[in-house]
Amino acid sequence: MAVRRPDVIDAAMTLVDEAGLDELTTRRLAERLGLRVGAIYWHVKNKDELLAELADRIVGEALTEPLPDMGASDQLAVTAKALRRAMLDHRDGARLVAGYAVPGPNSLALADRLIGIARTAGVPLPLAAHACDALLSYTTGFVLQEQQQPRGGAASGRGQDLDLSGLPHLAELLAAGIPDREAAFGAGLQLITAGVIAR
Amino acid sequence: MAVRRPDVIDAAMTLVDEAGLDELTTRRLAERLGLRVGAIYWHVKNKDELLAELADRIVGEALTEPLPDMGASDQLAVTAKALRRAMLDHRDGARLVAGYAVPGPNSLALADRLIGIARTAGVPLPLAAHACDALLSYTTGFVLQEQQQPRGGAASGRGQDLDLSGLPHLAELLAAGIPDREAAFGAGLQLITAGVIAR
DNA sequence: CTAGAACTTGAACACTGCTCGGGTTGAGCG
DNA sequence: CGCTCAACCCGAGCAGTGTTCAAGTTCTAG
Repeated sequence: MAVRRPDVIDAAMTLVDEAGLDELTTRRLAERLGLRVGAIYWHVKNKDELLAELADRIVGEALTEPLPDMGASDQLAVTAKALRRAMLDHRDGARLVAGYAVPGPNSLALADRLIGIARTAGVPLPLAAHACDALLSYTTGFVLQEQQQPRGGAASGRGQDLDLSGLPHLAELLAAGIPDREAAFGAGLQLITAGVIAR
Repeated sequence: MAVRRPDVIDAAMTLVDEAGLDELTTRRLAERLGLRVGAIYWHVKNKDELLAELADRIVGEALTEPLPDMGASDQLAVTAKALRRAMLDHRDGARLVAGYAVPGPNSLALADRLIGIARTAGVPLPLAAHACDALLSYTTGFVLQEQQQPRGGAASGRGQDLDLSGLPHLAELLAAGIPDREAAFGAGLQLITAGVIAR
């Protein structure tokens, strides 16, 4: 009946999913487990250690999807999309991955997979490494912005009152309708993957 | 002799530069200004508002650099590099921009500039918007990872004890020497900008 | 000179991550 | 059975966080 380490990080994960990263507090976590605060620190050294575990678990979910038998360019796109999916599947997933992914085993495995795909397509190692870097930076950066909810900062208004004077292209873009995130991600992805294989 | 709003955010900026974002606390900020904590909240509504101001100021520094008279692909690369420079010039700059840039005026201006460059090169608006998105996501994602210092999490060791079993490409990459960040950023950038203009 | 705005104080409130000495349980063993 | 040792937990507290607010002071414009 005692609580064990996996239970703690499970509870932390669902707490983040339900209420967001900012609501994950040691006391709330303890309460959900029927414990007091101090007990948490028997199972886990730090809160940072906990968060690193959560981040690596999310990355791990991106590794489950098997690779289709396509060209390298498509394989790269598929794994990047899997990473985006995994992050979107958890509230503040990108913030977790971007902020606390001290290279855990799954992060390393994902990087290795990406480099491997590029290399089997004939891309030399240094460029393959750069491509991997670019894909990961792009993907986490994209989802980070995607999951960002208004934090009640300066522009606390509902975003309606944007001052678009002197910004002709943004104004035109807004008038033409903002493209959906799914397509935007895929488009940017294609730019990178196509560029890699073209060498 | 009285302290005014710009003084507060100036002091906050230098405090972040010197000690990092985590050390920016309302009390430390007040102490540096010769005030008590409560006085801060006369000049600034929130800490979030303060951080948003800092973030937009950093983005603003990327806008000062004038555009050279080159091809569109190079102009895109130059502004992306300027954004990276601006973020690197401040400790935790990327974390600030990525986390608190509720679209401030400078962020909007930067986006407009990027889209404008692409459009004058003949790129249609939707693709230009996607390219802008990709460039910004990539750049902030890249610098975010670049500025990330070890947070003492799970892998508290000096990174020496990485388990590279089953990760052949990473092992080979490590043996071949890690490429410097400058080149890596430029390489990824070229992938994107070249892809945009190629359409 | 005076009214009001600009600015500051001091004291609190509710919350955070974290520590630690001292309990309790439970399984394995002689 | 009695014992030990580890796993596991409590209670209380520490130092620090962002934020509020009534009450004071200083400055400036009319």
